[in-house]
Amino acid sequence: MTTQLSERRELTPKGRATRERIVAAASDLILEHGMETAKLEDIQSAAHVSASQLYHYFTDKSALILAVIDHQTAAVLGQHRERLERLDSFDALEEWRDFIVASIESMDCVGGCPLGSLASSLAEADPIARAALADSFAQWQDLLRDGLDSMRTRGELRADIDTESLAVGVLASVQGGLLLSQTRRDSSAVRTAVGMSLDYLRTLRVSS
Amino acid sequence: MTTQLSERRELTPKGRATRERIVAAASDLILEHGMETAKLEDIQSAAHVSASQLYHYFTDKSALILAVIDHQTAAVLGQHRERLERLDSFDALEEWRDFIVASIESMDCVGGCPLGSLASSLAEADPIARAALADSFAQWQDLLRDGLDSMRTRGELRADIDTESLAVGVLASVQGGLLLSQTRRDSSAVRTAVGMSLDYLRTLRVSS
DNA sequence: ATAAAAATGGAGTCGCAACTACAAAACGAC
DNA sequence: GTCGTTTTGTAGTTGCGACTCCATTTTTAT
Repeated sequence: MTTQLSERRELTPKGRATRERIVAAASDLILEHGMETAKLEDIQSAAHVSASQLYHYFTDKSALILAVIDHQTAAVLGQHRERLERLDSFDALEEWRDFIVASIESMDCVGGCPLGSLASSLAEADPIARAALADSFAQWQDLLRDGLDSMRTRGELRADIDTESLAVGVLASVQGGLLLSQTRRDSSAVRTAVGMSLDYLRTLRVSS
Repeated sequence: MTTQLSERRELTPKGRATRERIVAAASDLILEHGMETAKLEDIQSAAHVSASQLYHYFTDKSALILAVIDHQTAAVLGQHRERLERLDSFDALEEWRDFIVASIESMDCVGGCPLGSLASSLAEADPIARAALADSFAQWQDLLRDGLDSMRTRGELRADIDTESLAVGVLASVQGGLLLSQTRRDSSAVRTAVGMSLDYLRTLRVSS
C-alpha cells in the first residue's frame, strides 16, 4: 500500500532522513495527543524541522496523515508478524496476548491501538485514509488467519474451523479491548477481552 | 452522570426543546461526519438556531460535547437495556446481536458505535470526556453482566462462570466489530465478531 | 397589565493553524 | 571547482471556525 500515486522523484539520504523524522514525530504526537490536538507546528518542533521542510515533503496535512498511516501500519504489522507467523501453540498465542497488554501498558494506556485510533478519527473525515486503514486491518486479519491456519495444520486446532471468521473475531476483541483500556486507562480490559478469544479457541482444539 | 456541575437554573419548555434540538443535531453531525468535520456553524444550521442560542445553552464547544456524550449514552444504553434486561435465552442474545448489526446497517456502516467513536476521538483530547465515556462503557458492561447473571440464574449458563469478565469480552467484541465494520463499510465484521462471542457463551451452557 | 427573565437574531471580532513566498545554504554530479 | 538540484530558514498571509456583543422579541410570574 503506497501512499503516493506518483512516487517521489529523488530523495537524497538526508532528505529521506528528514522525511522519516517528520512522519515519526507526527505519528507519535497524533497517537499521544489525538488527531485534533496535534498541530502541524507541534510536529515541526518535535521533528526539528521548519514549515518549509514539512511542505517540501508533503503537499498538505492529509498527505502527511497518509504517510503516518503507512508508517504505523508497517510498525504494528511488523511487531505482530514476528509473533504470529509460524504460530505453533497456545503458549505462543498467550505470549502474543501478553505482548499486546505490555504494549499498551508501556504507554500507560494512552493512545490505544495506533491503527484503531487512526481509523476512528479518519473514517468519516477522509475516504482515502479510511480505505488505507481498511487495508491495514485486512493485512492484520490475514496475519491472524495464517497463524490459525498453521495451528490447524499442526493439528492444534480442529480441521473444520473457519479460520477467516475466527481471525475477524480475535482482531475485533483486540481492537475493542484496546479501546476500552484506552478509555479506562486500565489494561485489564484488553487482557480480559483477548483472553476470552483465546479461551474460545481452546474449545476448538482437536483433543477437546 | 450529569454534565453540568451547577445544574442550569431555569429552562422554559421552549428552552429545553431548543437545547435538545442543538444536542440532537450535534450528535448526528458528529456521528456522521466526525468530530473534526462537524463545525459549530453546521450544527447551528442543522438545529435551526443562531450562534447566540448555542452559547446561551452551552458555555463552549466542550460543554456541548459533554451534553452529546450524555445524549448518546442515554440513547445507546436505552436501546440495549430493552434487549439485555431479563435476558432469558440464547435466542434473546441472537436477537440482540441482530439488533446491533441492523443498527449499523441502517447507517450504511457510517459512524460506527456512537460511544466508541466519541471515546476514540476524545480520549486523548479531553480528560473529562474520557472519564464520562469510561462511565458510559461501565454502565453498558453492567447491563451485559446483569443479563448474563440472569441467564446463569435461570440455569442457562454454568454457575462457575465469571460474568463480569465475560461482559468485558462481549462488549469488546461489539466495539471492535463495529470499528472494523465502520472502517470497511461492511457489517459482516460485527456480525462475525459478536457471533464468536456468543459461540463462546454457548460453550458455557450447563448442558454442554 | 406590567415588569423581570429568558430566548433569539444578526452582525460582528479575533486567534490561530494551515499554508505560502522567496532567498539562502548544502549537496551531488561531473 | 561550478552548476543544477535538493534542502532549509525566515519571514509572512489568509481563511475560517470558535466565540462575543447588544438589541429585540417572547415568555413567565404576579
